[in-house]
Amino acid sequence: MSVDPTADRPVYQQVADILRDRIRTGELAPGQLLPSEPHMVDEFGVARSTARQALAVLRGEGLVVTVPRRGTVVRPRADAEIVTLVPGQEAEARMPSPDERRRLKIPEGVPVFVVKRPGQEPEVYPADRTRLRAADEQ
Amino acid sequence: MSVDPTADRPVYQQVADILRDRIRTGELAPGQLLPSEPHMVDEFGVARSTARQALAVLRGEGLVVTVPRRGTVVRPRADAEIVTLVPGQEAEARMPSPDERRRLKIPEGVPVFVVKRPGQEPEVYPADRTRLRAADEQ
DNA sequence: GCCCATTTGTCCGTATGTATA
DNA sequence: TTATACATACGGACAAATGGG
Repeated sequence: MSVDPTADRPVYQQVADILRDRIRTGELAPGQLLPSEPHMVDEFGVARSTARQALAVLRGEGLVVTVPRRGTVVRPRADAEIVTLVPGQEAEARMPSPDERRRLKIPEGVPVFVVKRPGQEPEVYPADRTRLRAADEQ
Repeated sequence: MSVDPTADRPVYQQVADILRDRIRTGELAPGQLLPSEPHMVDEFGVARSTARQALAVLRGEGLVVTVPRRGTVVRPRADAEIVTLVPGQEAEARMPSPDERRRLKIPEGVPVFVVKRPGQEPEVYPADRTRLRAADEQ
């Protein structure tokens, strides 16, 4: 459960692995605060920059959200609204632009759906609050 | 076209903005190498760690891919295979786990589609090579 | 095959700013 | 006011692998 600086795997990845595992097992539940950066410095014996690097990995995976001066919490699951895809319509997924992230309040590590409807502007939906569903047959 | 350390916007974001713009305008085309980190140190007058932070932003957006000892290139667009969603089926999008990234060779900043088919394991598709399409009516 | 310059990866330390409790 | 915690930015150092000559 600790970190080995001589191991092949980078230390920041080892730290990320440990935290990811605590999330996966539920030891760290959604909404719960992860250890603070200074605490991780003590607990794992790494530099603060290394601890931050580990958190950046988890943010990129969409597992956690960091709030300045508060801490880093396990990302809570939002209720997903269902967007219906009518026959023939297509959707893609990608990371949002900085502008989209601001407008739609999308945290790091959360993609968007882009739904293309003929003759209209594509519609963008945050994937943490949206599921796609193909329309039922009549 | 340059960086202002006294501005409100963080320097690494300013650098990311400049590079993002060069990509958007086509000045940096898909497949093309971005300036190396040491080059950015010279060009923008920032520390290497700051240049790296800017590149990390762009990787997180899925705009660029960094290859160790090669450099960072504008992510080339892959041909997208179409996955059909039959009526009633649902799909979500999220960032891949480290394991999925290895298995499916997914670069940073690229999400996956997860298609839920009743009575089967969910199927995972890299979103840079996949589009979803609702099945046509008969 | 060998050397060397280039380039990214990792890890550390320090410092300052700023908002919160 | 003080302590806490994250954000930003700088700097240095070494490792490792690639590619050119």
